[in-house]
This record gives sequence, structure tokens and C-alpha cells, in this order.
Amino acid sequence: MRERKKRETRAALAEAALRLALDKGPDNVTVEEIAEAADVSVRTFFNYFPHKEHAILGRNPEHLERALDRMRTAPAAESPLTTMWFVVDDVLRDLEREGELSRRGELIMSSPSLVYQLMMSSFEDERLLTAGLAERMGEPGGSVRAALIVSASGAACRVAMELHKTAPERSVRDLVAEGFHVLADGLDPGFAPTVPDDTTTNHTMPEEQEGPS
Amino acid sequence: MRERKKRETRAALAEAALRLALDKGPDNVTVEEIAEAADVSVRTFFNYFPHKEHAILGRNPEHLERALDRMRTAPAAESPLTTMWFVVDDVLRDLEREGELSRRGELIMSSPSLVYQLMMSSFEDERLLTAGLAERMGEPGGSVRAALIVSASGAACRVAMELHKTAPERSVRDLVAEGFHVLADGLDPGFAPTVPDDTTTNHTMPEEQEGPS
DNA sequence: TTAATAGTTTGCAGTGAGTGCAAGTTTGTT
DNA sequence: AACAAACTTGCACTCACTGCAAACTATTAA
Repeated sequence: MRERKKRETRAALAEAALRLALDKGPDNVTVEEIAEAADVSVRTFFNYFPHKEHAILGRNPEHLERALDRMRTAPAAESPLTTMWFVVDDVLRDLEREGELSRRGELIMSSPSLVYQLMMSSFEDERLLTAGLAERMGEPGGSVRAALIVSASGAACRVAMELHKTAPERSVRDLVAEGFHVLADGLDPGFAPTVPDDTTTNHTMPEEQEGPS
Repeated sequence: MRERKKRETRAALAEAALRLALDKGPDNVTVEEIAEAADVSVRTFFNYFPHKEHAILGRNPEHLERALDRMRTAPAAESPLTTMWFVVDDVLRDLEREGELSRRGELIMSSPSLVYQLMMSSFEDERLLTAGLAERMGEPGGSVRAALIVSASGAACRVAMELHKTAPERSVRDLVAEGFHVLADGLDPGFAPTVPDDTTTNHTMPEEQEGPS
């Protein structure tokens, strides 16, 4: 079966990439090494992954399908963030089962370029999930709330991975759960921006000379 | 004066990078072209900017400093998300101002990837912001809430950029503000995960999306 | 003015990512 | 067995980026 072979090759590459990245640090691994470790040519590597980082992230395209499915088949009464929780929880359970969560998670969070890639590749997923969620919620496509629920859920995941690094006694899933509760209840009941549109605020610090940023 | 010459060269490179990026699209510019346009060698370009994008963005290293400063000098009574709002608002005002005044701002605002790069480099070290905020809040370093406030603020920004693309009549700053309010008040009052810790749940399928896949 | 010196620029050589192409190999089908 | 589709691979190429050492230039001391 071709499908099977492709999946095997993909897995072998992802596995090799992860192992080598853990060994030598994500920036000291070359595609050549990864390809060699997986017994394929460098060129073939790039048939599977557009970037080196994608291989280390080891994202499985099927998972998004299942996520969208879970969202579509969720009970009508389920609140939107609750739905997102189950979607995320499914991932976490899967990763925990494979025992790869902390290995890979820690690695990712330790490397800015990996975090960047993770976010980048999450964006497309987030867009689809947002669309699905907005539909479920009966809100217009441009709903800030729907988009925020998805996007902030991703943020909660990243935060959890980050904190898990320094507090390994708390499981990632536990930390994510806490994050979801905080998000659900409100980040800050005291939020009160007194828009300093013109004057009298000491926060109107001047600006820079070079371009933006 | 050497200082002056360095600043001139830097400006020339940034300017050339911007002009070429506007002309040919940010992805179709080579460092060689930029260097040539600024009358320096390619090698010299890399003495000034670590990456091509930095030149296009004309990134100012002071930005993070300013953000942290704003955070440190915030009134004690200011709630944490409010503080984040002012920090973010500061950046957005820059962009809006530059967007009006300079071609660079326009280019950045027109290109999601550049906007994202900009936000990322502005928040280069989210950990610093998180640490600063946690300290302000008198919470331990591993505070989920502090980390989430910073991280979710970033999410709100990205959501705003994204929505602004399809709904240009709403300003990015306006959309970000709405996002902050949603985050402050709570994403979902109905959040109620019926923790399926052991059995019988039909939602226990592995899955993917945000987490490291 | 001249000579030492410290800061800058540059060429060069090299690594490594990533792409397009065309030829070769495997796998599935008739 | 013959054929086509899918997959792999080598090759040649562009480009980003780095380290090194030579060359250049402004600054300072004598």
C-alpha cells in the first residue's frame, strides 16, 4: 500500500528530526542528517516537509480533520469554549499517550524559530476552526469572540507548555485546563483603559525615529 | 563622525529594503539588491541587520525596552490587562502613525506576514513581559494568569489583523480594543467541561491543532 | 605631519536551506 | 507483460547567512 509507506516515511522523518533535535539542539541539525537517519534522500525530505521545522514539529494533517469533526458533531447545548476544550483535550490525550508531549513541547518552547513555526502552522488551522465555531455559535464570520476563543485557546496551550518547563510537576493538560478556566471567567475584572487620546497621561511617551517597530 | 555615518548607512539600507519590498513584493527582494541599492557590500548588510526582514521592518531595538518600562512605571492601581492594553496600544499607535506618514507602515499593514513579524519582534521576549507582569501582580513566576494575559493579548492582536483584512471599515486598534474587552470579561460564561477523566466519553479521539501537533 | 590604533568595510570561501527539472524506480491496474 | 500514475532521487541552481583575514578610514598621540 502506497498510503502506508508514505505514512511510514513521514513518521520516520519526523521521528528522526525530533530525536536529532533533542540530541544536538534544533539549530544544529541539518536536513541532510535527518534524511540520512530516515534513509531517504534530502530531496525526498522536502517532498514531505516544506521546512526543517515542520518535521521537528511533526504535525499530523489528519488531526485537523478530526478536530473539525469533533466540532461539527458536538452537542448543540455545548458552549463554544467547552467545545474547544474537548478539541484540545483530544490532542493532549493523544500526545500524553505517546509520551511525546513533554519531550516535543519542551523542545519547541525552547526554540524561537520552532515557536514561530508552530504558530504559523497553527494559523491556518485556527482559521478553519474559527469558521466552524462561528457557525456553531450562529455568529457572523467576522465575530471577534469566536476568533478569540480559538486563538486564545492556542495561547493557553503555548503558555501551558512554557510553564510546564519550569514546573514539571504540573501536567500540561492540567495547566491547559487552568488556562481555559481563567479565559472562561475573564482575564481581568478590573480592565479599564482610560483612553489617553490626547493629554495629561504620563504614558504618552514619545516615539521613535526609525521605521515602525 | 563615525556614529553619523553608521546611522546613515543603516537608514540607507532600511530605505532601500523598503523601496524594493514595495516594488517587487517582500519575498522577491534579495539581500544583494538591497545592498547594491544602498551602495554597500552584501557582507556589510549583514553587519547591520541579522535578517533581511529586519531591514524591511526597520526594527527598532528600543521597543521592548519601552514596553517593559511602561509596565514598570504603570500606576500601582492599574489592573494587569489594562497595563497590557497600554503597552499594545503604544505599538498600534506607532503603526497607525507610520501608516499615515510613511510607505513602510503601509507596506507592513498590507502584509499580514510582515505585521506578524513586527508584532513578534516587538514582543521578542514575551517571557520578559510575562515576568514583569507577574511581578507587578505580585504573583509567582509560574502564574498561569500572568502568562495568559500576555499571550492572549498577542492573540487579540492577530485576530484583529485578520478580521481587519475582511472588514477594513473597522480599524485594527478598534478590533483589538474589542478583543481586550472580551478577554477581560470572560470568553465563555457557559464553560463547563464535564471532565471525562476515565470512561464512557464519546469524545475521546486523538486530535490535533494547537499543541505541538 | 606622521605613526600607531581602533572601528568599518569588503572579498572570499564555505555551509546549509530550499526549488525546479528530468530521469529513474516502485506500485497498482488492465 | 505492458502501461500509467505516484514516488524517489540526483543535479544544478539561487539565496541567506557566517567566519576570517585583508584593506581601508577615521581618530588620536607623538
